[in-house]
Amino acid sequence: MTEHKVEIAMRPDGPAGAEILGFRPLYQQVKANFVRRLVDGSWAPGMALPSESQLASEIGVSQGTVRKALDELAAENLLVRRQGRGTFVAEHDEQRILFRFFKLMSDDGIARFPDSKVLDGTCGPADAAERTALNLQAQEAVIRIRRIRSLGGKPLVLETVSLPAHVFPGLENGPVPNNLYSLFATRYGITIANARERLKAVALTPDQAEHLRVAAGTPALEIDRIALSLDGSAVERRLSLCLTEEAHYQSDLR
Amino acid sequence: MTEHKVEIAMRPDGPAGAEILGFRPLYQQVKANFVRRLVDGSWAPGMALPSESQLASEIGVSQGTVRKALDELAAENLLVRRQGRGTFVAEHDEQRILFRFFKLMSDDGIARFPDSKVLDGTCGPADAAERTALNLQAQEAVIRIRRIRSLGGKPLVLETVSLPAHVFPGLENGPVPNNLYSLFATRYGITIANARERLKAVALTPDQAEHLRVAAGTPALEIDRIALSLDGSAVERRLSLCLTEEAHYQSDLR
DNA sequence: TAGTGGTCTAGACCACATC
DNA sequence: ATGTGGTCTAGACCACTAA
Repeated sequence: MTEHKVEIAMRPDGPAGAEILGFRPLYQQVKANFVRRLVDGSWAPGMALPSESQLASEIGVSQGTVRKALDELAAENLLVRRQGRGTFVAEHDEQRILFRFFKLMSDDGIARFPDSKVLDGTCGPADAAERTALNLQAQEAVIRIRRIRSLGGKPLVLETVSLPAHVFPGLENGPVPNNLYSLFATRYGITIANARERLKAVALTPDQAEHLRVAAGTPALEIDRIALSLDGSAVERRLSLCLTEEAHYQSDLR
Repeated sequence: MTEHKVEIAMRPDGPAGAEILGFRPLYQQVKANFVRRLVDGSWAPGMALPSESQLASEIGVSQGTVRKALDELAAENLLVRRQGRGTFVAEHDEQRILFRFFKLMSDDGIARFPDSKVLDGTCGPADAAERTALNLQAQEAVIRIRRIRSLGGKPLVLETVSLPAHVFPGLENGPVPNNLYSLFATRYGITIANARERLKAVALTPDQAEHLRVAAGTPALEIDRIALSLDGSAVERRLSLCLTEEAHYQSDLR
């Protein structure tokens, strides 16, 4: 078992390094400690964490401080807390979490997860857009997966996923599951923490239109997603072209 | 000064109404109390709240319980907490809050707020879409405002705002400010708490295209927004057609 | 200097899940 | 019956702001 310690000592009676470093709350240090365990895999998806009081005594802070750290991580969807059962590391294959990264739904309001069929998978040098999105150097290789996602047999999305080859070695060989993010987690230990999407309306090219079985020039919703892992690095770029005749992208502003 | 009281008495030693009602945490009751003050206007936008300890002793709970209620309201953007200064009711005309409901930005990443020019304002019976969106009966009247929003002189959005006439009496007379939501707050005491947007890609009709000075059939991003007030009722429907040649809709998934 | 929110602690009790 | 997270309290001290 790896040793885990909160790096900076607790403030003693008088103000210590506070005036130098500008003061960092204890619970944030504890939280950072927990994030490290998530990143390095010592807390793996689905796992039950030790209880609050165990963590508190291990680290040497009060239960309330541990609680505040855990509550924030739960609010960021990295942990799931269940009263009476314990605190668990979030998984990416639960229904409720699937739709956190899938905002497209049919107009009747019923949220279903689409099938997907891979068109092709290639590996080659990143283009300019991919280099910008993924912070890559010129000549660095990306794995590219194109697929069609359908709802009830009807083509809905033409999707191009670009992944840095050095982050996902060997992914180009072998089958591609419908839910990529749980593959990232189980096979590469990479958790997608959040994502940024940019939406535009575009006209489909003849080639794109053919894959989606509509006329060239049909308007489509273009979703340009950059997904960030736990440590904040961009690990996926996904360009989706969506037909929105009978579906829409739902965004809740709170 | 109006009297404010937490409705249900604190649980006495033994379990009281808990087994009947299924238990509602104290801090949630306190929070509901605070929301009521926001709704009825006794806490108006921009106002400073009493301090935590004042509120705590007024209601008869501990400061920590008040704090949890205030923290949640701050997380929902209804309050703003400033260390050393106090807790304030959120306003809708601060820069940072404007962009909570305006996700369109130019591709260079610079977030600017667009001008707007009113095309026309009418008042008439709600159509089917408006009735559904705003929960109106047949024959109920809505105020309709159409306007063009431009960025740097360039038309960007053709927007149709529909408002229940009985909620905003007299709004059809008089000027329409660029920022409608702060008008709602100051003149009608209505705070927009959150909104739901549905996005589609559509082709512009000749009429729409003319207003935006582009060719008919140009793809546009259609944003169908329903805005909810503090008490959860739908008070605005806004249908926007956005050109996305040099701009995009940004959505952050967390 | 006084007053505010922010952090931290310690302990009690409650609701929920499992054994 | 036991252990978990959830709620509630009370009090101490810290950091920030303004007078």
